[in-house]
Amino acid sequence: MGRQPCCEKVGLKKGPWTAEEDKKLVSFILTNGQCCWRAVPKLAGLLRCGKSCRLRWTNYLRPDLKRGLLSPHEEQMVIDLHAQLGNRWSKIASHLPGRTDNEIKNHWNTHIKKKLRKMGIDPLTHKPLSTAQVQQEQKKQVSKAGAKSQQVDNSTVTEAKEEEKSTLLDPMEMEDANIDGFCVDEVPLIEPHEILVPAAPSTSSSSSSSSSCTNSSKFLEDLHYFPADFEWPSDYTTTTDTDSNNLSLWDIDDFGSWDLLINNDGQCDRRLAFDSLPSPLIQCPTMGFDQNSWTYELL
DNA sequence: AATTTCGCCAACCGCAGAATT
DNA sequence: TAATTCTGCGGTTGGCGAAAT
Repeated sequence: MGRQPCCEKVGLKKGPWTAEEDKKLVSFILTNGQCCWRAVPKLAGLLRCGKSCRLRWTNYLRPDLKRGLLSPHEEQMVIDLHAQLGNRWSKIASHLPGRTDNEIKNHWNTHIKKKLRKMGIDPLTHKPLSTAQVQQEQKKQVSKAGAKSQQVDNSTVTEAKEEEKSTLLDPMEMEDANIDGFCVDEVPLIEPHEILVPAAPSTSSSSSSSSSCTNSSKFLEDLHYFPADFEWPSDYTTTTDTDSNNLSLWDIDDFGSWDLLINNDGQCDRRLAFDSLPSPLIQCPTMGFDQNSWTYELL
């Protein structure tokens, strides 16, 4: 005898989540806690399978998630951890509070891998690329550059090659290069202490919001900030994963009702409203809330 | 202005191990 | 102990927006 089937496979919705679905899921979990995912969609009134709900919550809706690009420091951590752990994204993510394995995996595949290769480092082994690999990489870069400009003459190609060579570093220099070479042009240079719980209400001017967003994701970026005088009591440690600083918001079983405000057009308002809130929600000293983070307003 | 290509990322898929009956 | 489901994980892909043509 086993368990019940996790969900009905027929008639379930797939694809991007709507604001309304997000609202239902968030409301349900914050009211009832995170328990049996199989039961969640049914109880929350969602036509999704439990797995889909879990993924949506884990990767996107969890209030403790940071949003926006990884900081240079976080990138460096990812690189270091990847060198030790390989593609064990969940383990890597456990060292980066507020980041999900999916997010780190995506960032690795889209940004870090390219940069490592460009620097002559094999992203798989974290060792310098072989001469053949380096040449292949240079060839790629040059052909890419050539494609961009149809009028490239030989001298330009040579220059491009020289430029590529100049980016390839001596292994002894790699450590410094990793720090200086990553994402400085792509991420806001914000130290963790600078992004903790800003006080000013957010306007939707998220300058670093470069990613494509679904409708439902857009409103999350625009949620308000914690109040300036909001403090996290030191006795409110909800971490259950001793290997990380992961937050366990759902350990709190006395949540009041949270509501995402839906306007008449069915769009989600910029506020996440909740009443009878248990005062300390999250406590994590390394946690930061930047403009792309979930933010909250006490009512 | 219209079309094509590229880059990014949210979400899905399938597997493995843990948990439950 | 076996059968079955649940959960977590890593790999992959589809769709969207931006950039290039």
